[in-house]
Amino acid sequence: MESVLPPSPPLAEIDPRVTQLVNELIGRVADKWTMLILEELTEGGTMRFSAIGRAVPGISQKMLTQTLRQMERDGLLTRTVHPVIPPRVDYRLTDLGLGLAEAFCGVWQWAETHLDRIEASRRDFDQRA
Amino acid sequence: MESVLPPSPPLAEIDPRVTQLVNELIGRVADKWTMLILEELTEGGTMRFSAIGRAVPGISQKMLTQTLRQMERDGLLTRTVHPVIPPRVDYRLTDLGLGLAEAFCGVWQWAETHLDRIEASRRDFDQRA
DNA sequence: CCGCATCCGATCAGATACTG
DNA sequence: CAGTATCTGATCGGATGCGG
Repeated sequence: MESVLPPSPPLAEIDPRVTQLVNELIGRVADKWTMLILEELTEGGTMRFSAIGRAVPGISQKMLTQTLRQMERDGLLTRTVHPVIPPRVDYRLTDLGLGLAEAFCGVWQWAETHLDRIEASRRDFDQRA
Repeated sequence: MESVLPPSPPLAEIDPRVTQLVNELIGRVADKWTMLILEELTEGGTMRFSAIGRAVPGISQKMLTQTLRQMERDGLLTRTVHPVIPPRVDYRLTDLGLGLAEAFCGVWQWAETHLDRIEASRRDFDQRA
């Protein structure tokens, strides 16, 4: 199997700096919290800060804020502050964010599908060791 | 757009522990080095330890060993030790590993495609701040 | 050649306390 | 409600040195 990865010019011809950037990008975008938030917002449409916090299992307020900021910075979502008291801030995925969610769909399904097999493999490995 | 993510039962019905596991799995599998190694082995077929090290830009020997071990533990690749002197160890993706690479293909392409847009978004954001 | 063990600085992430 | 600021333990990751 050859061209499973990208349109795939031979690897040697890919500019290492692009690889670097793509990789860094994926590294952050594939981040634990980013993925969960992405998932919630895909389902939920527009959501408030606290709603996302409640929807994402064990996230701390700090990580929620931080991750949302990064996603906003990357253009994955919009942040709308309503000047009311008490404050209300809405988050909503952009087209870019929705596209990313879609791209991740394959990985998510893969993980879900092969989870058992992987856990089995781990038990096996740990036993032999 | 509703069911971009999985076969998608309403989120409330997903077992949180499965979410947890899938997430953890993705977190590690989407790891910087794991992805690069996955890519190299997809292209290269069977490769020696040192060959992978050379192919992956800035990886340290420690991280290479560590990442390869984790991938082996997860059943993503096989590790074959040839009892010769000097030692020779071959690594090769399993079907599981190849499947993962394929699943990541979409994300990779997405990242490559939208890299410019994201960088622009970041410059924008940083300027306003 | 392949890999393990150790040390150490850097970064991450939770808990807590405080503000408009 | 939606943050910011600070402290602290945990983890990551590179560098170095040694061993089969």
